Amino acid sequence: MLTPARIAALADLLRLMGDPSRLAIVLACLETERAVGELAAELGLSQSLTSHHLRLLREARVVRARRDGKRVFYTAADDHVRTVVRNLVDHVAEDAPAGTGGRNP
Amino acid sequence: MLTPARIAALADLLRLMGDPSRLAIVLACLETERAVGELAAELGLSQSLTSHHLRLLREARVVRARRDGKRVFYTAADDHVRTVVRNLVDHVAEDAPAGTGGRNP
DNA sequence: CTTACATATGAACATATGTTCAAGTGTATG
DNA sequence: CATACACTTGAACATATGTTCATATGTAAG
Repeated sequence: MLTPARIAALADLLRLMGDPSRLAIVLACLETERAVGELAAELGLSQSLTSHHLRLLREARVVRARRDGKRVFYTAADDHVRTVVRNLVDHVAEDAPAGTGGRNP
Repeated sequence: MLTPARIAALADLLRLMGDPSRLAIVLACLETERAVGELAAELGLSQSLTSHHLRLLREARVVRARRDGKRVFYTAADDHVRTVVRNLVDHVAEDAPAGTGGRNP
């Protein structure tokens, strides 16, 4: 079994990635390093918003920052994060959307 | 790559499990069937709240309901859900909490 | 030192979300 | 039929969360 604290921690992580913009950011940073402006442009988000999201992801150690000149590059924090996210994507991209909708008798 | 719709769907799922109460419910229903009252008692939630959460989980097809007499039993909807959640738990329960806290230079 | 670029930060705001309370539906049993 | 039990549902509310706008910080170049 999982201690309540662990459950809370896991929930925090899931909620963090439970935002479309943030999840898109994480996915974009999974394999390659990405500059903030690059991310913003590619995902159609304001630079400010992108930075805000990156801060949250950084604080949760989902993502890691590296400065090069004026720009700051972000990537998945470690292989652990990469593995978890890949697993998630693989398994959920397979079948039914499992998103919202559908009701049981 | 992942289409924006897929990303949104995955985000929905993650946000859904990003609540401690809800995540606890899912975990409790992973292996065994659980009645609503049982869940509420075990997790220290009101029956109403438990039911509300179960409705959301049910609508997202994370969980499946079966009625037996007065009681209604819930379980993980399918092996797919079970696999994803187990993977999640295994990988995140391992090392650092990765929850909230920590700041980068 | 000033200008320009890249990112970060804070306040403000609208909306979404979790929770509770009260009342409704369904089911067995006297 | 009435009572009790198990669960569901809807309204109401407080709080959290995503987003924007304006402003600050850091960095390179003229």
